Amino acid sequence: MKEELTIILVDDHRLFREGMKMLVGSLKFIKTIHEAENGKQFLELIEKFEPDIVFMDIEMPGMNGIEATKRAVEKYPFINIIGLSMYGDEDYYTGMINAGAKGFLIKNSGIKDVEDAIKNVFEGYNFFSPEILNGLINGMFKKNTSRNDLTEREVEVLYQICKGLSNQQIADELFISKRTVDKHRENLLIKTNSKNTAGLVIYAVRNGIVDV
Amino acid sequence: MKEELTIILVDDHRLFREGMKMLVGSLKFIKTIHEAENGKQFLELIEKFEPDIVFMDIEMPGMNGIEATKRAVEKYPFINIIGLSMYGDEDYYTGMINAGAKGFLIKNSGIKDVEDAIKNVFEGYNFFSPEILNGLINGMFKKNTSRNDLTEREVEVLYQICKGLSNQQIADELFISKRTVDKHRENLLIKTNSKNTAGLVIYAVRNGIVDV
DNA sequence: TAAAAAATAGGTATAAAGGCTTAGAAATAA
DNA sequence: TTATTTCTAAGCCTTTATACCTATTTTTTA
Repeated sequence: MKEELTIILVDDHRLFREGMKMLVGSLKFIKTIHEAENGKQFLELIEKFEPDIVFMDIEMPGMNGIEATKRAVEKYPFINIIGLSMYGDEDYYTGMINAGAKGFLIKNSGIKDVEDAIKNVFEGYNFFSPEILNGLINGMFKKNTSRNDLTEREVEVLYQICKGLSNQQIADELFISKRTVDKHRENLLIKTNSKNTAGLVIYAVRNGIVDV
Repeated sequence: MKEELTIILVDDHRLFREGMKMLVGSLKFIKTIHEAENGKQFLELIEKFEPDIVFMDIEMPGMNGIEATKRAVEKYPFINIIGLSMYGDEDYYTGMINAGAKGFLIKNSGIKDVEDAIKNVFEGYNFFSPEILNGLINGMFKKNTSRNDLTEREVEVLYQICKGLSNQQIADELFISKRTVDKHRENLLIKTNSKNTAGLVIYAVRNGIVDV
């Protein structure tokens, strides 16, 4: 490993970013590390910095990591994205892998795993935290039913719902009609197979649309 | 600031701990940083290392940060604990302050805030992320009713709410009148300081009343 | 460019939740 | 035993959510 790699780190928590930046920066083969605090910001940085490796958190307000990965891979098929998540939850990393991520680390990993992940992924292999490999193999035998994902706007609305806002308040927040929010909410209930607000919030928590 | 401080960092995510360790370690007046990955482990380290400052995450499996802080302060009244959390959520930091924490940082903070927090708290002052000060002041003018924890029945009702049941369905489930469930729900909103169902569910998730 | 999907928004309902008040019975604590 | 808390329940009223319609504009995809 003689290369000097450029990294982009996407996470909404500055303290985590700064810590991770120092941690990754301590590896000898890293040249520069750029930061983005959400999916949208990240997408704007790709062209500018041409990263060798991207670390992508999943739970982020606005555009989450899965969505951001999908869009990035679509435009830059050879981009090397490594997912990051608090949980070993199955939906999380299968979502990231389907979106085109080359690796996945749980945030309980150590610097050694980070180093291995970078090296492997940069050399064209995959890398997954040992803790989640089991779940991956199990997942292969389960349903392949592509669970409807939510649209960008729906995720946005759901996020506001979790904050405890009413439809009218959400409408004001997003500068759209209350009736549009009503409609999004209706579609959310259908897509998430929920009966009411409680179900929506649980779904949001499970799918990393809100942090808890 | 000439002192050489000893820090204990309590967080269940190794990657965050390692990053934070490097970040805090980069400050000149820090001597050593010890780590604990949960409340229980932390309590065992206090006597051994006599920390000048403790950074304490709130969300942790097993014993959470609030409980760990309570116990630590009970035994070592002069211990300097700074809470850490993903959210600017009011319940969180009021919980930590009531438990005896001297400061609170949201994880969206930068190294400068961390430095300020350490200095202030070590010198006997309090330190709170600017983002949460507002909430704190508002909270002072609100009810001072030391928010009771929920009764057994209330927890039961809340659990059913999270399952997506309506008040009528919950009433049938628990063999009581719908109006009684209405009342419990009303009390739940007040006690958890929520505005609606979404807030109740988030509260339930945060307090381990439902698994997610 | 045509087709599909997503975002927008209104009509018209009913169901459910939320807010404020009172109050008795049962369990628990001082 | 008395006092307090909890559980129970209801009235009354307002707001919000849910359900099922239709439908236009914009964006994305094939």
